[in-house]
Amino acid sequence: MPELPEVETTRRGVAPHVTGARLSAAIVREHRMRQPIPTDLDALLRGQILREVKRRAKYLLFDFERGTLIVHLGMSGSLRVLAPTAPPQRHDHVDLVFDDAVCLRLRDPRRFGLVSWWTGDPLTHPLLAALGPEPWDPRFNADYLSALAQSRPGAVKNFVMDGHVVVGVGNIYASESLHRAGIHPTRPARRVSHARYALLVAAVREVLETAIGFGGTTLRDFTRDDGKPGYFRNELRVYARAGQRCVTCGKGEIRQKVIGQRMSYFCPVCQR
DNA sequence: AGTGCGGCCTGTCCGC
DNA sequence: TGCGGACAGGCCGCAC
Repeated sequence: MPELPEVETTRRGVAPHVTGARLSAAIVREHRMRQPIPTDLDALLRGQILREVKRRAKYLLFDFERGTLIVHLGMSGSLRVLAPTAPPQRHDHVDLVFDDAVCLRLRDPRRFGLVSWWTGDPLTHPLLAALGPEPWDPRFNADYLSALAQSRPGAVKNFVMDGHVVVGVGNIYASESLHRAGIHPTRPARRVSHARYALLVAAVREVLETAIGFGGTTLRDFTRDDGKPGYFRNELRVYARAGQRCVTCGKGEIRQKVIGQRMSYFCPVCQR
C-alpha cells in the first residue's frame, strides 16, 4: 500500500536509472487500470527523452519532452528497474524501455493504479489541480489547518487524510501522526486547538520524513525498487498494534476502531 | 459543501 | 485439505 513515503522512495530509487534517457518502447500488457491505459502509449512516448522524475502527492510525474506521464501506484503498485530481457511475471502490466537497455516495469496486482498521458502543465490535470499542499509546504501550518477545520465537524482523522486538505497522509501515517501529536482520532476537527494543530503539522512531517529515511513501510505487497522491503514498519507506534501497551505513555492499551471506513489505531490514555 | 458509501481489484487469512 | 467469504485500501463519483 504505497503511501507518500513509498512513492517518494520509488521516485528516488528509479530516477537515477532513467533520467536523461530516451524511451525506446512502451509495452502495455494490461490496459484495464483505474482508467484505461492509452492504447497508443508507445506512439505517444517513443523517442522522447525523460527529463526528470517528479512527484506530486502520491502521483509520480515522468517529465518527457512533449508531456508528462502520470503514474499512480494505487494500492498494490510498484515500479522496478530491470533488464528489458527479464521475463514479465503475472501483474506486470507496463514496461517503459529506455535506450534499449533499461526497463522500468510497473506491477500492480489490484490495478487500482493509473497511467495517464498529459500534455499540459501536470499540475492542471483534473486529478491534481484540487489537491492540498505538500506536507513540507510552508502553507501547511497550524493557521491553515485550524481555519479549514472550522467547517469540518467530522473526525480529525478523516480531515487530515483528506487530500484536499493536505496530501500524502494515508491511513497508516494518519494514525501515527495523531498519536505523536496526542490527538484522539475521533475528535471533531473543529474541536482541535490551534496549538494541537501545530503539534500535528510537526508530527506529520516527522513521521513522513522518518518513513522516507527508512525507505517506506511494508505491510503487505509493496516492495522497493530494489525488491527489498522498507523498514519503517518497526517504527510504527500504534498502527496494527491493537492490544499492545502504548510505547509512549506506558499505560494505555492500543485500541483499534473503524473511522471513516478505515481501521484506526490509538492510545486512549495519551490521545485526547 | 461536507460527508458517506459504492465500486474498482486480487492476495491473504480465517473459519468451517 | 479445500473453499467460500471477509477484509484491506486509494480515490473517484454520486447521492444526500
